[in-house]
This record gives sequence, C-alpha cells and structure tokens, in this order.
Amino acid sequence: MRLAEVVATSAVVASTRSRKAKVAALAQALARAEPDEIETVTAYLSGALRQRRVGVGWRSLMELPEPAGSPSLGVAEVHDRLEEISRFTGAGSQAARSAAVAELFGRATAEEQSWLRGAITGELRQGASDALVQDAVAAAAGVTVAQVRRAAMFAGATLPVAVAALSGGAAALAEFRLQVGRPVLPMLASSAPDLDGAWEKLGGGRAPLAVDHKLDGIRIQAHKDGDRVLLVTRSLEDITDRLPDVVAVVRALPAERVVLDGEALALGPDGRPRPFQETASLTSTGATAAAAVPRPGAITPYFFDLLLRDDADLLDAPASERWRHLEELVPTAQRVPRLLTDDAEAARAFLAGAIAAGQEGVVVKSTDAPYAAGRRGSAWVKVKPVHTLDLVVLAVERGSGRRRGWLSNIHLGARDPETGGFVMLGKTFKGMTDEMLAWQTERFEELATERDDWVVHVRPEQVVEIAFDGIQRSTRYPGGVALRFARVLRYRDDKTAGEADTIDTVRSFLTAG
DNA sequence: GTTCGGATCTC
DNA sequence: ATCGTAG
DNA sequence: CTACGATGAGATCCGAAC
Repeated sequence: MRLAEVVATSAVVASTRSRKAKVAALAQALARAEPDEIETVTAYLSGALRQRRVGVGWRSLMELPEPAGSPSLGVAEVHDRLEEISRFTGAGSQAARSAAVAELFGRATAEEQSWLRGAITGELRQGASDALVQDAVAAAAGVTVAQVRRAAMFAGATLPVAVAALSGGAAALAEFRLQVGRPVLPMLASSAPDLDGAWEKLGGGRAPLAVDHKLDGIRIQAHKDGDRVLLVTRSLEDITDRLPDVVAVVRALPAERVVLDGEALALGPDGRPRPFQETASLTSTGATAAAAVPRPGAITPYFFDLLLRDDADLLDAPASERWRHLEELVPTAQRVPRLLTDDAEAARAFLAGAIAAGQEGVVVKSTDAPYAAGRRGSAWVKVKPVHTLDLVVLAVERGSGRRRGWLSNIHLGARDPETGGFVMLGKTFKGMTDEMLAWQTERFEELATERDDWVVHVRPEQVVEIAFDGIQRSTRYPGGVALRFARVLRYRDDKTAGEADTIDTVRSFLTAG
C-alpha cells in the first residue's frame, strides 16, 4: 500500500467528528492492505509508528526539504527507513539520522510530509487512535469489537491482534490468552474527589469494599516463570535489569508461574516512602549504576493483585478470589496495605492513616470485579487529598489545536514578601472550561505588557485558585519548588495580588507532605 | 572535562 | 499524570 | 461511559558544542 493512501484516509478521518464515519474510513483502508503490510498499515492508521523510539522529535523536523511533486513512497518502505533511522547510535549518529530524515522527507509530497511529521512527533490529531482502529479491525475482519479488545488486552498491543483478525478471524483471536512472560495492559482506576465520592461510586458500601493504600511509586507488572523474571512498567516497557531488588523478591515467591500487579518505590531508613523523584531516579538508572552508588534505600515492591498462578488464569475471577491467591503467595511485607470494610467511617480512618504514613492516598475497589486490563474501569476508584493555593497569573501562552485563538496555558506565581514581587512555580492549562478560556483570553489581553509569538506577559494582578497534588523540589523554577499536577479551580476577583499566598506558604507543603 | 539540548520515559 | 468536551 | 486532545514537572541518556 502506498503511504498516500494512509495519508488520504487520515485526512478523511480528521475531517469528520462522526466516529462511525472514522471507523468506516479506517476499515476500508485496512481491507485494502496486503497481508504482509497489515501491522504497518494498522499502526499508521492509528497515527503511530511501529518503532518505540526513533530518536527524532519535533525540533529535528522544523525545517524540511522541498516536498516531492507526486507520491511514490510505499508503507513498507517507510517503515524500513524509520527502522534504519532508529538504529543509528554513537558519534556522528545525529548527523546520519538527520541526513536520512531529509532523504525520506524529500521523497514525500507535502501531505505525506505533514503526516510523517505528525506520526513521528505523536501529534497527528486525527481524532482517532488505538480504540477506533480496534473498531475498524473488527469491521474489516468481520468479528466483534469485544473479541478484538479482549485479544488486544492479552497481547498488550493492537498490531498482532489486527494481523490475527484479518488473516484468521475469530478463531485466531481466540488463541490470545494470558501467558507468563507476555505483559498485559494494566487495569487503571477512575478517580473521586474524596472518600465519600468513591464510596458512592462503588455502591455505598452495600457490600464490603477493599481500600488499598495508594503508593507514590512506579507501576510494575511482574512475571515469574521458574527462575526467569520479567518486570514491566505501566506502558509495558521492560525494566527487569533496573530493579534487581524486585527481581529477587519475585523469584523467591513459592509458585512456579505467577503474574503480579503492584507498585515499586524507594523507602527511607525510617521505612517511610521517599519523594517520587527519588523513586523515579533510582528506577531509571541501571542496576550497575544503582549498585555502585550508595543508596539511601532499596526499591521495594508492593503487590496488590495477582492475575495468574501456575495454571490458573485469574483475570476473570472476582477480585476477592485473586486476592486470596495473592495473600497465600506474597508475604504481608510485600503487599499493599488493604482494609476490607463496609463502613465508610473505617475507610476514612484508613485513608487518614495512609496519609499519615506518607502515602499518596487510597484506591477503593470492588471485591467482585474481574481484572479489566487496559481499561479505566469503575471497579477501582482512587482518592488523593487535594491542596489549594491562591496564586497570581504572571503570563499566558497561546493555545494550539482545539485551543487556537485562545490564551490557554497560564504561568503561576507566589508572592515573595521580601522583594514584593512574585516567584514562578509552574504552569497549568487544566481545569479550564471553554467559557473560562474565553473569559481569560479577554482578561489577559487587557493586562498584557509584552507579547511574543508564544507568550503574553501580563501585569501580576489576577488571582487564581489552584488545586494541586503536592510540591516537588525544582531546579527549573527560581523558588526551588514546583507544583505537581496543578489545575485551575476558579478565578478569584475577591482577592488582590497582595493577598495571594506567599512562597513561604508553598514551601511549607514540602515538609508537611 | 563540562555544559547544554533533544528525546523519551515516569508520574 | 489531570481535566473538559463530544459522541 | 469512553475516547480524545491539550498540556504539566522531573530524571536520565546520548551526542554535540565549547
């Protein structure tokens, strides 16, 4: 198949908001793919490449060669070229990479160039990605969407499933099942503003619910097959070599085969969790580096679910049954603290205990739900305490895409009583309704002092109430601290900038946790 | 050898 | 990661 | 209820420039 066909399909998909029309266009293109191109075409229709990383980003694609007059690129050839580009390493690799990129783009038409750029940077914005392509695979192969999704959950990816569906139909899809050593997409949680909200979402405690500590580390899925251990992250990246401590724990479990879900984090000498930054740092340096450098604490795993034990596939079993196996197999010290209760009061106390222990919050779980891999199901509801501050807007960035024409991303400052000025702490674009965007665009145009292509600086007069999850140490911002997951709650016209929170108040969150 | 920018991963 | 919008 | 899109901070790794 020619790349031009994919590009034309992408244009059709982007031009309509109707999901049915998007799926129909994607299915038509899929049906035209040659058997040996199905993986590439499926990936490209979802706007993704098959390479996990190419080593080329938006910056390298700012300047492109003259586009070709007519299309000539084939889909398979593009994939081969990108594979070569992704493999360059060592001195001179950047030059070789950029020469190869120029060569590839020089053979693309203007439309193909812009599609390629979008696919490489992940900013195609055609309003369809994996989920709609799965629908299209089902339509093109004459199978149900549920069959495709189920297979994709076991495969941890859509591409092999597309190949199976289009070449072998429903029978081929039925071959996919949970296997040790083959990562599945992790189940995700929805969220609630507080414990009562979570309680209500899960039926108000008519049946007992589980309340798990929510640990602030990185998600790990552990596979054990005899002595062999595989650890993957939430995005299914293999991190086995970076977590030798966790590998040892998993290898020692008294089962031949096991698949576990959990969280790994760094502990201090006092047994309390270290800040997330430390966990991230320790898990991203390799095993040798970590062993060579004195560490304040090892990376410790805490498991909260068990998907497979020896020959029992427990994905569809009720949570209570999975947890029973988990408790039999994994020592308490390596399990996430959990309370089973039908009493909201007890659950609130458990949440308070989690916070006091330095954890992030809790996840409330139904005891009878199956493990819904890859879905943000309603069977798990997370609750994290929210902090708020009244900050001052220092500047605004121009929006793009859907927010083009609006002033969107605001720069946030805290008051500095010593200088009488303001210290920047971060930015946010979250929590703004279209109505707020319209209002703030007008407001900040009024307050504008200087403007460039991207940023409009404003007089520091507008106070905004910001919600956030916590404070991190920062080398980027002058105050030495930054907000984690800041979002706008509301603009405050009842407060002046002189009444905004101070940088000292912000810093006090660092020690208070 | 040190510093800086880009890419890619975590949350 | 969070959040708002649209289907 | 689900999927999508617009974007946040920090850390490391690698290569290039100084």
